[in-house]
Amino acid sequence: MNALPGEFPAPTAEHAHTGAWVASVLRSRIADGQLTPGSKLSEQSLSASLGVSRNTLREAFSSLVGEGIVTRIANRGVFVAAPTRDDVQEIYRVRRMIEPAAVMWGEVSSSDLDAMDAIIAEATAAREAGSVPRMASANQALHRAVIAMSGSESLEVLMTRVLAQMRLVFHTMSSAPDFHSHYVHRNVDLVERLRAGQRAEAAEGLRSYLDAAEAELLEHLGD
Amino acid sequence: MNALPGEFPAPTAEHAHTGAWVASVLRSRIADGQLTPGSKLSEQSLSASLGVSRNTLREAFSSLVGEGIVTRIANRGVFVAAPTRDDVQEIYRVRRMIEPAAVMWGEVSSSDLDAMDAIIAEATAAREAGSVPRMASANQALHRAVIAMSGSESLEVLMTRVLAQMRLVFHTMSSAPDFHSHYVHRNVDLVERLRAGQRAEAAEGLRSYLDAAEAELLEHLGD
DNA sequence: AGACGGAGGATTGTTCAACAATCCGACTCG
DNA sequence: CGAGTCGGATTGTTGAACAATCCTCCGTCT
Repeated sequence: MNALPGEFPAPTAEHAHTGAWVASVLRSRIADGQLTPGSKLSEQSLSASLGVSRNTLREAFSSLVGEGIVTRIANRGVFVAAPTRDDVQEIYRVRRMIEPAAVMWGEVSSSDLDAMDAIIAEATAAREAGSVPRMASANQALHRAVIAMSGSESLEVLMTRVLAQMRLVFHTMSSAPDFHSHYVHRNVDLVERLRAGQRAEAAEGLRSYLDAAEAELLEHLGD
Repeated sequence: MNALPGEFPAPTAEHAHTGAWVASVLRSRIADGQLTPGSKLSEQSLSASLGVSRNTLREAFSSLVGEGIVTRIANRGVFVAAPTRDDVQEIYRVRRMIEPAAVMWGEVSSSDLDAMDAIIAEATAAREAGSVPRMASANQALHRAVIAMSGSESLEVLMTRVLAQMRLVFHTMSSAPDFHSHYVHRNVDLVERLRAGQRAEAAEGLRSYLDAAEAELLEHLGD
C-alpha cells in the first residue's frame, strides 16, 4: 500500500472510519518495523503527526489492543507488544492446533495446492537469493494458505493475528539469523503429502515441524 | 428509556478502565437476552443510562465490534448482532476444526476428565428437570472444557467468542425448542473415549456430532 | 556520597460541548 | 398515490478542559 516512507494515503480524506484508518496505519508501521517492540505510542505526538484527535487515536488503540500487537498499561500508555517467551509458546500452541486441523479436515482443492507450489517456488528462489525477508514472507504465506484450507474466515483472522505477533518476535531479535532456509524442504514434504492425500502423515509432519521451529526460536531468544 | 431497574456494580466506582467496564455490562446484557439481536444501541440513551460519556461508550463499542457480538453500520449506529445462516455455518466451521484438534492433540488430564464428568452429570440432571437453559449452559461448559485441553489461552478466547455468538443464535429463535437433550449421550461417549485414550475415535465422533447439530440448527431457523 | 522524599511537569483517563455529515420520518406537492 | 424535500435526530470527529497518576529532577537528610 504505502511503501513510501513518510507519506501515508491522505491526512484528511474520507476513510471508512477515521479510527479504523489510524489503526491500519499503525498496524503497518508496526509490521514493517518502523515501530519496534517496546516503544511507546504517545497520544500527543501521534495524534498530532496523524492529524487526528486524541479521542480518535484512542479508539484505534482499542482495536490494536484487541489484536494483541499493542499493550496498554494503566496510566502509562500503550506500547508496541514485546512478546515474551510465554507468548512465543502460546503462539505455537495455537499453530500446533489449527494448522494440523486444517490439514486433517480442510478442503484440499488442487488450485490451493498449485498456489502452495508457487509459494514454495518463491521460497526456494528466495533461499538461493539469500533473502531472509522474502523467505520469511513466503513461509508466512504458505502457512496462511494451510489455514485457508479450513474454509473458516475466523481462523484466518486468528492466523493473521498470530503471524503478526510472529513478526514482532522476529523484530525483537536484534539479528535475524537464517531461520527459514533449513525448513523449506519440510514445506515441500507437506504439500507432497497433501497432494497424495496422506492427511494424517501431513498433519504429523506439520506438528513436528512446529515443534522444531518453536524449539529453535526459543533457543535463539533464550534470555 | 431509563426506567430500567438495572443494578450494576457502581455507576462511578473504580474499575480498571471505564470503557472496559461498559463493555462488560453490555456483554452480559446481550448474553442473557436483555438486549436482543437486531436491537439498536443508541449512544445517547446508553451513555445517559450508564453514566458515561459518549466517547467512553464508543470505546466500549469498538471492543464489542471486535468480538463480533455487535455490528456497526456507518452513520446508523451499532446493533446487537443477528447471526445469519452463513454466520451459523462459520461458527460450526470453526468448531469443527478446533474442538477435534484439542481432542486429538491436547493434554488429557484426569482432573479435566473428572470435571467433564461433573458437567455431564449436571447436563443429565438438567435434562430430567426439563430445564433447557441449564442444559444449554452445561453443553457450553463441556465444549469449553474440550477447548481447554488445548492449553491455549487464545483458543479459549476464540471459543468464548464463538459461544457468545451461539447464544445470539438461540436468542434469535423465537421458540427455544429442546435442542440439547438428544445430544447428551454423545457427550458421554466423547468423555468415555477420551478416558479410554481413543483420541481419533473421539475426534471423529465429535465432528459428526457437530455436523448433526449444525444441520438441525440450520433446519430449525430455516428462513 | 548515597538514599530518601517531595514539588513540579508531563501524560493518561474521562468528560463536555460543539460542529459537519448523514440518515430518518413526515410533510407537501404534483 | 408516488416523489421530492425539509427538519430533526443521530452519528462521526474534534478541541478543550479537568482530575488522577506517573515520571523526573532536585534538594535534603543521614
